[in-house]
Amino acid sequence: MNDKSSNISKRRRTARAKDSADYVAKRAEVLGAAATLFKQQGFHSTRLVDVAREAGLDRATIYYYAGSKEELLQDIVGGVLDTAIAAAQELGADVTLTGMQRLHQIFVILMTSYEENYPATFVYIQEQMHQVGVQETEWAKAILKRTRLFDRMLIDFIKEGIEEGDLRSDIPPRLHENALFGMLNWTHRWFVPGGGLTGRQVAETFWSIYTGGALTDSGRKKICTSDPVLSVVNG
Amino acid sequence: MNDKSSNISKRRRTARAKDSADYVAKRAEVLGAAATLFKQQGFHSTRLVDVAREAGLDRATIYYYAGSKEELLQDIVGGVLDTAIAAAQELGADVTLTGMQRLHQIFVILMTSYEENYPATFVYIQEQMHQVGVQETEWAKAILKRTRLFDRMLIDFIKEGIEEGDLRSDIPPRLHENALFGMLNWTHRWFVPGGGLTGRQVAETFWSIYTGGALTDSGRKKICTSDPVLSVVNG
DNA sequence: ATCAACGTCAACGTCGGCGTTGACGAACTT
DNA sequence: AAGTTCGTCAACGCCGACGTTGACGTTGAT
Repeated sequence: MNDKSSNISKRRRTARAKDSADYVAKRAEVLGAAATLFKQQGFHSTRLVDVAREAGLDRATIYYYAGSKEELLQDIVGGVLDTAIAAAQELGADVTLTGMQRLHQIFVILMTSYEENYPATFVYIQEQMHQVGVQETEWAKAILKRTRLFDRMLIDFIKEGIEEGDLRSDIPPRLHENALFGMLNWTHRWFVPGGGLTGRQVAETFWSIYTGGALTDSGRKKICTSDPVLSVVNG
Repeated sequence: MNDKSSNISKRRRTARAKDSADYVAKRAEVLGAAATLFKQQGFHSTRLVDVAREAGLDRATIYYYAGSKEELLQDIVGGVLDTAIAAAQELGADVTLTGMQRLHQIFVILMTSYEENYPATFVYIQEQMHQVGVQETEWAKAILKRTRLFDRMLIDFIKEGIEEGDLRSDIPPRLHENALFGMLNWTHRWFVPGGGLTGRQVAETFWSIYTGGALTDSGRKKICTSDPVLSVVNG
């Protein structure tokens, strides 16, 4: 007997190093169970014993697949930003596109990615990973940095839309962004894949509201609110 | 000496019964400190020792003003729904109003109340009080019930707007509501009273986007997305 | 001067949840 | 058949946060 072998973290490391299909699959199952509960009850309210029950395992077995509760969270929300940023960068690099086209594309891409990665992305949104003060870890800082980067890219698209004369200039870019993000990110409270609506449908519907408004033609004649809004309220 | 007098919960009860101005004021201060931290870090992540420090007291002193951490939360978010529901009922009772007028009113009322009750209402939004599974307490059930009631009233206003021909009928009422609520409730992530924009300004801006869209006139000519959206995506 | 009430706080009991240990059967190896 | 690896789990230590205790100055009433 080697003196210090049966240590769970070592067992986990070796298992992870072998990278067998079985192990990876079961690990994904555990992550899935955790993601489901994190989304349902929030990260802090979720007990590891619940995750274990959801996955059909003992709580201790969780540690064979993940080193800590934090690690579960990080692995769940780890990649969600990268795809979004990559997509935005690609759109930004395509010089043939207008700001509005870029904005529309990124909007649809985000919503469909929310759907595909369900519920991982919604956990990311719910847990407010971008908030300072959650933790001062390197990982948290990296997330925050990438979030800011994505924010800046979106704002740039919006500014393009304004400069190109398509988007109303009486609304500050930040409010454009918050309106857009609001409709989109609020989906984490109600959207469920397979619930009658696809992510694509939701995205296109919200985009059409954002661009053209929710009024009918006759409604638009009755209710006219296209004046510069902020100055109206100010004056 | 009476055998069981110096009991903190009794002291609290008698103090609360007396209802002195001092006590009420200090209690409000404690609630305010808690609300600030609950909004910043979330309910579960906030330690009572932090609340105490924020209020400039010892942790034990908190219990002279509130019986538990839960009580703090409940008292913070307790009344936020009632005012909203009362406003909606008042609007619903006024037979001279159209659906759109009701919707506009409630939208502005909600946003300004978010501002006035800051940060209490944002704590309510953030902590997802409406979610089942948070707790099975009577209080939680009551909150859930009132949330549903408010939801139904909003949906009714939207249906009126559709039936009166003002709102687009190609978008299901639920999506109208989610778009509206999305823009509005997402403010809990970025809106800070005194940060350059009033709640009223935000509400009117978002309302104008919701009704008229974010496009300029020239943008509207270039980008036409007012067709029935869902069927387009489906077909 | 005395006493009660008030606001406060150091110190304690308690408990729930995290992460680890060490061992047990099953399956696969040699 | 003996050994090894794999997945699993009963049991433990530990810590941090909640809620309570009991007592201390201070203030105001008698």
